[in-house]
Amino acid sequence: MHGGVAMSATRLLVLGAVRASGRAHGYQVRRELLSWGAEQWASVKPGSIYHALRQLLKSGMLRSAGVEESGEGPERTLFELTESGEEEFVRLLSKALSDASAKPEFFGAGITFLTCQPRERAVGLLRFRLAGLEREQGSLRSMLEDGAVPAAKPEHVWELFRSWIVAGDAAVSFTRELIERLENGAYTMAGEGGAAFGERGWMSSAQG
Amino acid sequence: MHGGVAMSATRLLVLGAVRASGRAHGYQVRRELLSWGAEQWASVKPGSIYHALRQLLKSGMLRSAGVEESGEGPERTLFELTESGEEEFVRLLSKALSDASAKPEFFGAGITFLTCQPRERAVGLLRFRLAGLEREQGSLRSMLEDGAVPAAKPEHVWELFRSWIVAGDAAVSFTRELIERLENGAYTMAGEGGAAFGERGWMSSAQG
DNA sequence: TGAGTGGTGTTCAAACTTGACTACCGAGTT
DNA sequence: AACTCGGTAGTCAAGTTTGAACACCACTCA
Repeated sequence: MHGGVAMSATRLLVLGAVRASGRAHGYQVRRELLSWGAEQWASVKPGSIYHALRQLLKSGMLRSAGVEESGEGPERTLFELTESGEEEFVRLLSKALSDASAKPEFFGAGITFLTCQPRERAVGLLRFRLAGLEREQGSLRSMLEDGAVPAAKPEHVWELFRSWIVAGDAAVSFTRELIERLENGAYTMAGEGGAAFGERGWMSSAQG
Repeated sequence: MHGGVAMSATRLLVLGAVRASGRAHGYQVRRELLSWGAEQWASVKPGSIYHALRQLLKSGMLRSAGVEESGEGPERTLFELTESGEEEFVRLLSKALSDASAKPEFFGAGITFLTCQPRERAVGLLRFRLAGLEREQGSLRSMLEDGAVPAAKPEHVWELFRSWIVAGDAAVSFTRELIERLENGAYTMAGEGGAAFGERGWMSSAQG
């Protein structure tokens, strides 16, 4: 129980960005997330990023690795993953991809790092998620049919249920299709020769 | 600018629950939200409810209206809406139903209080939302076609875009259909004779 | 009788998010 | 030369959420 139980999108994104860079300071992480579009779909604000970094440092997921060489402006502290940081990353990534009730941003973060793991594992996690989603959809549908909303006072709250069902169906088919694509060999996953996006040191090898 | 700019689902739900009750203490609000299923789809925890009450009190949206008569246990402070509370409720409700980029829980809270306003107004707000959703969908689609993700590093992040598009389509058709149902006279809205769910004093008239 | 269980009603600390703000630097421009 | 503008890098206070804990009561059930 030493620390990381929180499952927020920010945590995963920040951890993953540091991991992909190998070693990074706050602003680098921020730019990285920006370039992935993460500031739009999750809405990760600068403040949250710096907070997450301090937090991850404090709980031993990150260690500080000196300050940047070039220039002498404000302290640009560099961070890198520790071993428990790596474990936490794997834990969060698994949760994000497998938990049917995870929030969309968290799932989104999971997808971002989809290729940081072996293909088999990714498919397994997504299958788990699919099963969960289908279970949820089933129970929503049977509620609608039985007319058994918990203490169904307001008639029009059915609307809400209908909307969850529609959204859920979309999630199910999306997950199903993604699994299929992965099984047909889409994308370069971790350990498949090519440089998989987000892998450790990906920034250094694939980019400048 | 006096106070309420935050647009959280909790705020709207708590305000609406007090409004519907006419006068309520924390636990009543909590039970009310529970009975609407709000603790599931939004995930409103007790702590947040009490916090929201204190906050709304502090900023003048609620006033305290004595303590409950029966029993003498802990202080069961009663709250009721002030005029600016009423304004805030309308403001939040409008935002929740009209803003295309509102979070799902916030929209859900809006739907819960859908019938607290005249039919025309509800339809207008939802139409506005529909337009926003369609605009968003359009720009997402053109991004996919142009291949112009902001700085499209990771190939598989397209997956994410695909998933937003699918979810967005679902939201569009849901909103469209809801508007249609409303135009065909579904549900009893505020000011239409029958007791509309969630209206002021609804708890006292429609329930015990 | 006393041991647990479940509901009522609330508080609290710790974590997290948010938006605004600071401060510096270099490029252009008026 | 002074001025603005945008990018870099980060802090801060205020608000919000979360999970757990507290305290008290009524009930059962052995």
